[in-house]
Amino acid sequence: MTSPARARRHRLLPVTQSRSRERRRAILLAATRVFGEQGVTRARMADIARLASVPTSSIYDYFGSKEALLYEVPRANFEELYAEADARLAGLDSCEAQLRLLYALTLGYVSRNPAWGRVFFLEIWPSPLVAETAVREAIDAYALRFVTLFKEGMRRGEFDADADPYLLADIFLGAMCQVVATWLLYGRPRDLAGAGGPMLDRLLRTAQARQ
Amino acid sequence: MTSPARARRHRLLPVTQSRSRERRRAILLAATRVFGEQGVTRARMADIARLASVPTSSIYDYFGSKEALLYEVPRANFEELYAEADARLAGLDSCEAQLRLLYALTLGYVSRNPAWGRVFFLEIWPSPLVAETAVREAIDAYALRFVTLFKEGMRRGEFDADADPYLLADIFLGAMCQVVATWLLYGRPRDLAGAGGPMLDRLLRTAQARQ
DNA sequence: GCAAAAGTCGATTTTCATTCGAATTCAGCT
DNA sequence: AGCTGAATTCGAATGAAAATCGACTTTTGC
Repeated sequence: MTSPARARRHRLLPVTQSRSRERRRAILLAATRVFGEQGVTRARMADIARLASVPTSSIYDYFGSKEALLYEVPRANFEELYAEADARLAGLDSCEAQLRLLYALTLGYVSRNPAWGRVFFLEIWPSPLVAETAVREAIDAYALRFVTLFKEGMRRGEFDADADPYLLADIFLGAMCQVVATWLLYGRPRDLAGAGGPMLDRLLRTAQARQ
Repeated sequence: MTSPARARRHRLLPVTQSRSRERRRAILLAATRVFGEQGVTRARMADIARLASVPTSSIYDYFGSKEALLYEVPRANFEELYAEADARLAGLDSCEAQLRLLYALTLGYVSRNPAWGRVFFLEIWPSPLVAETAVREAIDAYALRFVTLFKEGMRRGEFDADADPYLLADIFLGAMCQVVATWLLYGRPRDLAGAGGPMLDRLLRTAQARQ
């Protein structure tokens, strides 16, 4: 990343034409793969451009910088994931069931889109940079779902009323990230999507009141 | 990082003289701060050099590359942390007590060295680049401690014999990372070191057999 | 069918990590 | 003290990659 938080370039394209939209999409897709495979620092804008079949300079017609491009990657995928989640979570009554579904959807999504998973879980989620970015909102919104779910579950008596919902959210989110990272880096467990169930069986013990 | 895994430069200094040793230390200290504050991609070798009051080129007298410099950051601290842990863990009998101490030491260390925590927990721990480095071994060794502790605890009947020690390790490590990251990025919880206890109270439920 | 807006991309500039090597300082020896 | 080679320092290149520019082409709205 050559320019720190430097000013803006001339101007991004309005992107009103359909060819243009496709190009933008192609760049984003290529970026996901290249960032995921090489890691951000090793990824070259020229590689991304080649994979998307556009000249390097065209990337800057759509994205302000390499960093901005990186942060656009999760946006689209997150929206896709959310759309599915929202549609299906509504039909569930217990918080535990919702928690299980959210886990299953997320892990399933990552195992189907490992390149995205790499970019998001290994490069973006932690990074100190996130704090200043728009991505932060997406992450916060995701985390908030867990907090809300725990609060609701506590209200209903489904979970331990004495627990700190933020702590529970940290535990559930942290464990999930760790499993995803382990899967991405070491291929363990073999079946990421299937690992969600047993994992939640254990995790839920932290949330339930002792009998 | 301009050159990927490119070849070696001429040669690193032997560093036998004391002024030299101090310089090296100053660079490492500056690197910890700059990497932690800016994130690796935004951090400039020139920034580090300025903070350490040496010319940029001098950094390369001690460290092979920006990446190599990054990976040196955790080394010294990790050794320090380990030394303390080893000395004190030996005296404990129960696995639970050992787990608590390990948590307390780690969280305490991070809260006393937040700049180091940023570099290590936000930049290095997840990064895919690390896969090839010696740092990976340090991380794996740290993770292995947890696995071993759980296996031992299961053998002794202290923990649920039916649990998967790797899953438990993922849960405990993941939750710890998440809390550290949240503290570093958002300043929550206020008292990181103090958060370890309540957190383990919850987490231990995942490891214990149901009564 | 025409002006303005949108979009394209090769050439160029800028930024930064990294290298080089001549000049300087130090340690051990006599 | 003076000598010699090793250790160290750092300003000046180098080269790779990010980012910019602006002339040119295509599309849109009228």
